Amino acid sequence: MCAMKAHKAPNSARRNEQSRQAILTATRELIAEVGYAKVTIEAIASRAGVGKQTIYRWWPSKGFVVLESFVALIETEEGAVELPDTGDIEADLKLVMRETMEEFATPAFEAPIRALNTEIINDPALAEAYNEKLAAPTDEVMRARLRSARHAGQLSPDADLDLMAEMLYGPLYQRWLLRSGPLTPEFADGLVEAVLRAFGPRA
Amino acid sequence: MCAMKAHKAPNSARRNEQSRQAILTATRELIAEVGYAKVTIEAIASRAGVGKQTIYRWWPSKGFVVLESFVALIETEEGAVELPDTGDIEADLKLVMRETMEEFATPAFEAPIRALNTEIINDPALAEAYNEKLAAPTDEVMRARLRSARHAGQLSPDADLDLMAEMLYGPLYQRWLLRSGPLTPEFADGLVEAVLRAFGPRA
Amino acid sequence: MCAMKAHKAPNSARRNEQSRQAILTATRELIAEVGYAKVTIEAIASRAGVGKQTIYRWWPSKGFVVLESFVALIETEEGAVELPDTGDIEADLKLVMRETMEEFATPAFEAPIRALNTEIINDPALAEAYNEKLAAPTDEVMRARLRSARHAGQLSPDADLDLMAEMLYGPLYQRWLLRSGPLTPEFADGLVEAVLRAFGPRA
Amino acid sequence: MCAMKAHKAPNSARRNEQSRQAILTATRELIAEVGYAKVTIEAIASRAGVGKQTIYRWWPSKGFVVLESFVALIETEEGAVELPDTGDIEADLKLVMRETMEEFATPAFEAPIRALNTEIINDPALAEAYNEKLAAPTDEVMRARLRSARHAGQLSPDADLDLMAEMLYGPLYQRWLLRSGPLTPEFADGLVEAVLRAFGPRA
DNA sequence: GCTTAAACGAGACGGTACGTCACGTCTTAGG
DNA sequence: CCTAAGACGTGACGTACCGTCTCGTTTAAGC
Repeated sequence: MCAMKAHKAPNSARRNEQSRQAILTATRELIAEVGYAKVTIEAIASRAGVGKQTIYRWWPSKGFVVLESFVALIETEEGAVELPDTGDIEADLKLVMRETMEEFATPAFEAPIRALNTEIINDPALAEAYNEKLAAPTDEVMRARLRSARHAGQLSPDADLDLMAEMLYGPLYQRWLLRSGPLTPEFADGLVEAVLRAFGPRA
Repeated sequence: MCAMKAHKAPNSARRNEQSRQAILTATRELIAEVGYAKVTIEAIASRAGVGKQTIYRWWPSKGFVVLESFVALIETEEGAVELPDTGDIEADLKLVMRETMEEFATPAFEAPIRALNTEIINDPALAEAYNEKLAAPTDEVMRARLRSARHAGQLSPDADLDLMAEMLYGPLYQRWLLRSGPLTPEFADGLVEAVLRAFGPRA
Repeated sequence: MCAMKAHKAPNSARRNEQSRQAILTATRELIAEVGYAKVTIEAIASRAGVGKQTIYRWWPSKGFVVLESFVALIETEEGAVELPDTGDIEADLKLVMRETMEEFATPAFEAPIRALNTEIINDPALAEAYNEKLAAPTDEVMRARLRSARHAGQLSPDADLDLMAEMLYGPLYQRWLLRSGPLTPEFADGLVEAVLRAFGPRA
Repeated sequence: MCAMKAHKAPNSARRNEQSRQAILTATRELIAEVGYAKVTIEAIASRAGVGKQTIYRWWPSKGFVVLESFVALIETEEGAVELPDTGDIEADLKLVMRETMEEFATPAFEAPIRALNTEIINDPALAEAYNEKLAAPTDEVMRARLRSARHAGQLSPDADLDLMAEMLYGPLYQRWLLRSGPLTPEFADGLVEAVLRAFGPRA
């Protein structure tokens, strides 16, 4: 793992993969059971049947263990995730946004992501790892769909797809993370429509 | 303070205002000095020359102390904050966005806001207090300027100003909070232009 | 306790006497059960139903806890300990030496004294406290009996009673502590006879 | 080494003598530098440039490593150590006792002997090895000189030389080990004189 | 001289205990 | 009764070593 290199880089060849998996699994279970804030390194070690040092040896902080446990989960599930492409960018985006909102409302997803964000705010190193490992792939999926739409003439040829993606996710994310407003389908639809007005073919 | 009522409400009449101020000041200083995560109740009490119990008696958690210390600061400074209104909504927004970005880059502002966000993520009660005390007033200022622009015909008559405000702040906030990208003037400008395309008079 | 003053001296007035007794009792029990080397601060705290910090607050090291626990025991038992005085110093000393040997052979006594000696060897401060609190009173009892014998003409008028006491206890103690030889009645008798030849009336 | 046999007895033929020496040397150096209590197997291994297992393979505990390192040192220095024999047992003994006291005051000697005694107290197996390897030879040297004196008529024909040796060393050792009193020449002289009164020719 | 089993250096591992920190509660003494 | 002070039980921290257990890599004996 790249972000780990800065940590210590012990001889990875000798690393016990069984222990690593046990730690990541225990971490996931504990977050689901008691919530991130109450998860302790000691509890993870105990649950995983591992010495504390084995955690401290390979991860610089609780945040990185959580991040890696989450990344491991994602990597398992997905193979090649893609957004739906019906040819109708507006419909597709509205669908995706609603699905994202629902995902956020799922406790199994919500708890660990909130957990990570808590740490990311105060830990730039973790933020970097997070953006690289979790956010970037998600964003890339979105950009791929937007590229397809632009190619199909549904977006202005010079539409800034990066900005577009941020305008779609940013307000949604803020509402969710800071609970500054309800996550309704109307909100999602309004957001998609506004963004398409900004980057549509005639703009 | 509203959010306090749920806590305990001892006899407020007897409350020592000097101690209260000392606590809020100490809290602000400590956050600026060592960062939110490392601020402890014991350190606040010690710095303020106050017993720990005096803090526990009046605030339900560290987050609320921090919130109140920050609210106190804001309330002191501001009287009637308003956005500039030159008549040119695009120029005004670009200016405001740039200023907001600069504010975020100021350590004295950054540290406590990050601090609050850390707590808000996992504490709905605190989030509510935060949104009510800090976010709402800021948003209202923005909405007032947008209303003025709509009235001047620079925005579509049916522009959803709440959504517009969120589309302006959301992407900016996300980049800052999660460090998912650089806060450049170009980013601010592009964001403003896109939002105005979405809600401009012909839309 | 004198030796404690150098440690920290928190406000002793607030000290919880119940906790103190529980700690000393737990310490004694644990030493008897598992031996000094295997007694840990954590085990003492746990057994006493006390926080570790409460031990660290009042004692500078495990050795001092053990010492105080032992002193407390001694102070309870004894009121005015005296050696027997039948008028026959040789008989009395032989009796005392045999009793001391038997005491040393009792696990309940042996374990804690070995414990203390382990620490004393490498801790001058503890050694001082030990000599003052435990050794000195024991020696004084011996010297009192020797004084009586000298007064009765059973010892040379210029007999050095301090040296005499050390010559009685020293070889015995060494055999016991370092297991350099068996603790037999013959050894005790021979030792007493030799010392009396050295300090007897005609010497 | 005899005490080692009970341990494991790997194929000694293959033993790396360089590693053995490096371990013993590192042990001595570390004891001198940081004191016995703070010497760890890991530190010895690291300093000696040796794997931990190489220590555990050949010695049953830290105490035995220290003992052997000390024995090795002694064996190097001495060839045939003997006490001076001027024909005057009192003068010779006083000289030897003073020299012993000075040796005890030398940090290079004091630290490791204290170290060993710490372990001996609680480890009968180590005590046995210690008495056999270090104490017995020293005592035999003393007994040889006493035998010579008895033969020369300076001691009673039936003087118990073992007891005599213990009466000479015991009080001295106790004062030193437990710091129960100062090691002065006067103390040494008084001790020798008393012992000689007890075992002199007319006794 | 080639083979092969050991001893070796290195160091990861599951553990235990360390001494420290901060938590939130409770107790004391003073105004 | 509120307050400053701070002791208390609790529990997690991150570190240090323990003694065991692989890993390749020497290395020296016996074929």
